[in-house]
Amino acid sequence: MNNHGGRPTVFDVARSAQVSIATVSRVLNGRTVTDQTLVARVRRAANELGYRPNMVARDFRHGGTRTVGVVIPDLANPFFPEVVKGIAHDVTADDRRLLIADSGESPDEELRLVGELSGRCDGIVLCSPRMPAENLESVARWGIPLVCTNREVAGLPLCTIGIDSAIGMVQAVEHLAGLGHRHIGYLAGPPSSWSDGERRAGLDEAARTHGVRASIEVAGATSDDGHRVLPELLRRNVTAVLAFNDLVALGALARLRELGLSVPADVSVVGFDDIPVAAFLGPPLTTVAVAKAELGRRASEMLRRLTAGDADQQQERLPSTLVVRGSTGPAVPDA
Amino acid sequence: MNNHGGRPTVFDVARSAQVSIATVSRVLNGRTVTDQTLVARVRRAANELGYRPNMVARDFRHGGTRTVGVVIPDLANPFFPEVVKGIAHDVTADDRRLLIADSGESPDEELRLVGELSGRCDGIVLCSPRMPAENLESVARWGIPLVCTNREVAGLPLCTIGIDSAIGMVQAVEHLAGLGHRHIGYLAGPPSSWSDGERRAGLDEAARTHGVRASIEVAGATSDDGHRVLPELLRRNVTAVLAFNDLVALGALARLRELGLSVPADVSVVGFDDIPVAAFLGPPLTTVAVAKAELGRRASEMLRRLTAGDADQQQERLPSTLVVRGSTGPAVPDA
DNA sequence: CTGAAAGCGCTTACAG
DNA sequence: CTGAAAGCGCTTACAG
Repeated sequence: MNNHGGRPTVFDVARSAQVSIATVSRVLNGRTVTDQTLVARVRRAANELGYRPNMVARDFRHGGTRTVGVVIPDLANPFFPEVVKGIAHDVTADDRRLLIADSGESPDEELRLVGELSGRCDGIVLCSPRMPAENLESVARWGIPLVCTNREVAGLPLCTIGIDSAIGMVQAVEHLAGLGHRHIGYLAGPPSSWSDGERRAGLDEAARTHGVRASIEVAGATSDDGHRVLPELLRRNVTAVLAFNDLVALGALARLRELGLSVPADVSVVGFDDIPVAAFLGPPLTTVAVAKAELGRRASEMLRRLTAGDADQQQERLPSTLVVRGSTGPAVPDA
Repeated sequence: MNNHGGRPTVFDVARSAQVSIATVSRVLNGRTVTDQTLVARVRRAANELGYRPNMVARDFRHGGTRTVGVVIPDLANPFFPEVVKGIAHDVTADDRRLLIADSGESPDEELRLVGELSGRCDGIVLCSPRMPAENLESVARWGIPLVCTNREVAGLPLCTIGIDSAIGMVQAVEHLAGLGHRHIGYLAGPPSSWSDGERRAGLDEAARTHGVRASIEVAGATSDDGHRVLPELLRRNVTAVLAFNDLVALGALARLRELGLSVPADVSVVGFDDIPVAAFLGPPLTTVAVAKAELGRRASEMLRRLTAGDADQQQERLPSTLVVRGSTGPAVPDA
């Protein structure tokens, strides 16, 4: 005896409808059953008993779950829900479902979650993974279809879809240099973030190209981080601040306000990601936009191809583009 | 033949380790196996083969999934990730996992998702459901442990944990009345939202108590809604605006700025929820705070009790409290 | 076209 | 203490 909870099974329906369990299964799955009286009897019995198929048994039988797992560092960062929406759109269009897990920016938890999900999903989208390369490598060896967003590891044959941060970074620096800024500060993200590395590299190069100075202070991924670290940058006399993401930029904006500095009159601020609130801030945030939902959609597509077996690992990149709003303006003559 | 993907099973491990599948299972689940050479052999074989247990089969055998499903209206509203974090905290502490689904504010999709999840989870937390009462009633009859947040249906024996919006609403009106505001506008939420009904009722009563006028315009749940509808309220000459939630308030703030009105000098604005960005806005948003993570935690606790069978349906309420920040100030003499 | 039976991968009483 | 066997609920070849 198992049947925990005493839920009715195909067997109960079959007995009640006076047919075989095979017929029950066929009727309930829309398979070919000619005799309409049988169909009617089965439906009636199922309804009367309040039969609901045991999906776990069904998945087990099918040998697949039609479920995609998604691991993200922080659900509270509005960037990720947008990516998830993109994934969800593609996944549900295909009559599959999504299992979302939040690692809380912890690399260990991230690894644990992937392990957990891998047994219950047919594929996994690992968003902006923070885990070290060697862990990523062993996960890749588990053999479960896996796509990473915002992370590439040199020499690791992994399906990835990332943002080309450099493009947007170059545009941002160009924009600021054009406004007369000669010293730009960067509020860097979490050290384990691949995107942050990309952005630093993009900044270095763009700064060199335009002959501007770039100062870096490590902040993190949250508004608190931006709020906390901004003064360090000010101490270095920057006239413009680039932030790892919009949340960090938001924290920086708040701190500037508290310090009595006005944006963009005294200091210019540029974010990254273009999260939904960015356009509604005062001033509206100039930021480097990335196609978040598109990123998710593409990741899901890659996963589909991977699961279908007709794709080798590949690395894609989506461009990023500067969106100029109100938080950037001419540099003050001497700051 | 099934074994899609040719993954190794207990059977393969058993053969390789020269033991029975029962022993494999026992070793891998930390059950009593005395002979340490057997243990070693099994572990080695499992490692060599790269054996990973089929979790679906395990769940199937156990007759339970140790998974909690969560359905939310919109992952992009920062309110919900906070609630989810509260649920996740309680759920993962108990070695269970979370399956999150987003209904996109669609009542139909919501019903579909609950149906989908109910077959794959041991319990469901239905956050701020928008579906009509009759659907909620039939879902309740499915027999799966179910807890609703932010929704009570008169006469329906449902486990619910809600926010007592009235408390915060009264405090907000009191606060505004104390600042001299005599005409308050309310940017209402989605018509299907129970919380919105509660807030309207709280507003009505508080307005009567303090002898202030209250005007209502239906907005929605997003910043765009607030941005779009705000002018209607202004046309009615309100001096203060209450918003259904912080996102709506954010949209209203942006629109006010565009109209050249300053907050709180010209108009006061109060939000609801106290989402993480609220404190970082310019001006920082005065808002009615609710314990979002606590709401999630309590929902998960109720679900646990429900699953354990030692609880009848019950309705809990969490208080809400006004947090005064910079977006509210004295009423202008004539607005 | 429908029914009887096998089997998905695992765990756990039940024997030995 | 370990192994052989049953069985979780379902679907799908295989017979009839």
